[in-house]
Amino acid sequence: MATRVWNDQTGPARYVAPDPDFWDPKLSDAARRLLGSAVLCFARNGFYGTRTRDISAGAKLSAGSLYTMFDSKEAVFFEITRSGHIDTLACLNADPGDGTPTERLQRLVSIYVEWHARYHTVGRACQHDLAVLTEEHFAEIVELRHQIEAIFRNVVEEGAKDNTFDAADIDGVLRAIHSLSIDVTRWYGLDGTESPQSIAALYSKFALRIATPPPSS
Amino acid sequence: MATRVWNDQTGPARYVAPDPDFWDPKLSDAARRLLGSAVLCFARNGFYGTRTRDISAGAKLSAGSLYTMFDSKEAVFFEITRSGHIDTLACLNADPGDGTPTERLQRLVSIYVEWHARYHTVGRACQHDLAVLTEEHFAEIVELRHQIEAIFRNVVEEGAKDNTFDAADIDGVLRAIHSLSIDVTRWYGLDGTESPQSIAALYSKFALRIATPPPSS
DNA sequence: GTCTATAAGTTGATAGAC
DNA sequence: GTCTATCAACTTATAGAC
Repeated sequence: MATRVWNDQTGPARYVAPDPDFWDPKLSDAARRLLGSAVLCFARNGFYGTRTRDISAGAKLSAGSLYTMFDSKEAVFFEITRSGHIDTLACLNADPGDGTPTERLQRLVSIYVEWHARYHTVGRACQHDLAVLTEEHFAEIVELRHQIEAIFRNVVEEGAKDNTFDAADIDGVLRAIHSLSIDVTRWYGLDGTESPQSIAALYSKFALRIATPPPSS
Repeated sequence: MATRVWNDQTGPARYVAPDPDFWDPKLSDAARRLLGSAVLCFARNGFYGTRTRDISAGAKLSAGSLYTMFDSKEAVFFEITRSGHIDTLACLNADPGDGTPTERLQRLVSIYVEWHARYHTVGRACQHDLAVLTEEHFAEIVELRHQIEAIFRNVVEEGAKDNTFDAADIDGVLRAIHSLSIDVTRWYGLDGTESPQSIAALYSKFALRIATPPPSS
């Protein structure tokens, strides 16, 4: 029934919440259980399709308990997007940053793609409905995204300087690699046999092909 | 403020409805105005974030008028997704299908990417929230997607047979090209200077690089 | 800290006038 | 064919008991 490239499928089995220690350690156990439930709801049905009662029920709490830990539904959503972007950035920053542009780009894409496969549920929850955030919260996410973008831009520009990479389309190359990576959250599901690592290996190969002009042209 | 690779931005200017004749000609003028309004709403806020009153108001109709033309909000959403997939398929099928696998893949990706840039608002409305469709409607969309997928698979498999393309990762290549193409609906906006045609040219080049193994390996 | 009950407002959809 | 008025159900968030 499901197409291979779209991975069309419904049902709850596709999504999986991260371990509780994925979330801010300053939060209580109950608050982190709530975030685990919320991330499943948001990934499945988006912000507007999720009711606060669904979130509470998934964490085995009553309807009103959510509001003792978070100010609003938007605050729950923001905490998820914030945590997701901060964790992504931390994983990318853990890279030593040495070696040739080719080696560095492969490592960065591998980290980035593995993150989006492993945390595809978080990524999916973060990707859509960012417009519901307050102006201040939105600005905070955009700032984190700038930092993530700069890491990739830095490597691609360096590779373009020494003619390893396509210097004519730096923005296009960056956008394409980025599209490939984050779109993993759309199609990656539990029923696939592929591990996050194998997807990461394949996609870092593809990213290199995109960035590297063929010898003829 | 907006990142280049994410193209983060809010506001209504980003989205644009297709011409009325994009929709099923069997529908009345008012019904097609309604679809034009609905596609803007769904692209911006998703299915659950859109109220039937918003759709009606955008078409300069009263709240109840929607229900004289469509049975439900889901029926409006289905008509949009159906039209979007049918038009995409028709554009791909208009390709003559001759030439080498390289030439054919470039043409197909060009058509597909140009569609997703030109109709990025429709594509965005179609991409998310497909889970809200009834079982029958969902199955109809999945069938259309199978046909779209088969067109690309056909070319990539033929190219793999004559060693033009990477025979080891056909599914991966198809998925990557597909990700690149449909993700255009996420980032493509009116403020960019790039035309649908220039994006299509760049991305068909990238698709070829993904499908073609470098001479060394 | 978690619960139940409820307030205040919103939503999809329908009925009937013009 | 489009409008206004309205229903019944639902939703976020709060109040106050335990």
